[in-house]
Amino acid sequence: MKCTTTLVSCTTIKTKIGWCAVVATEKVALRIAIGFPERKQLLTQILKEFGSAIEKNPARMSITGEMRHYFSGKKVFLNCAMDWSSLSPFQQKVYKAAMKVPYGTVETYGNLARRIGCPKGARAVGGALSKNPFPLVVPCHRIVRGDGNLGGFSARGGIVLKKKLLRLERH
DNA sequence: AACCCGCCCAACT
DNA sequence: AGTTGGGCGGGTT
Repeated sequence: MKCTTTLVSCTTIKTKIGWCAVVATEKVALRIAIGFPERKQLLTQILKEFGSAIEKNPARMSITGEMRHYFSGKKVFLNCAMDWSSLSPFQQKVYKAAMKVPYGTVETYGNLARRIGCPKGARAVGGALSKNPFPLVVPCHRIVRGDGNLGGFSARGGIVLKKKLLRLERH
């Protein structure tokens, strides 16, 4: 999405799994980043993706508050308005299906592929999830391998973070 | 038209 | 238990 004139803000929060950020316009989230050990690294990453379009003053979306609740162990359904305009149709299908996986449960790549009418697309599902710009809201950490292993996780904390999130939800 | 993958399954050591 | 090899679909260059 090209939004040269749109005001883009960035809110950062410190959580038990590291620094997180919500990048958003006034109404719509553009990107969520999670699991950075240092705030500086997080900001560097955001700057790399969005350049100087970022407004310093955070105009926080309600999702940041909901994320705090989530990390405090509350069973919350994280959702917010997101800009999906630059995502492929396949990615959108995968993310929509992933959002139906309830808190505290897991689903396999293969089953998710089947649910979107693409029975042999498990691998493609993994590829789509690896590019998930909205971790937590699109709960890609709840999608695991068919053989019982966790599979991968491309957000900052990698597989360790995936495990932490699932453990948090299991309590 | 190649490659790369957060996969899967069966068939082995 | 781990390791292979073929097949798979979407995305990127």
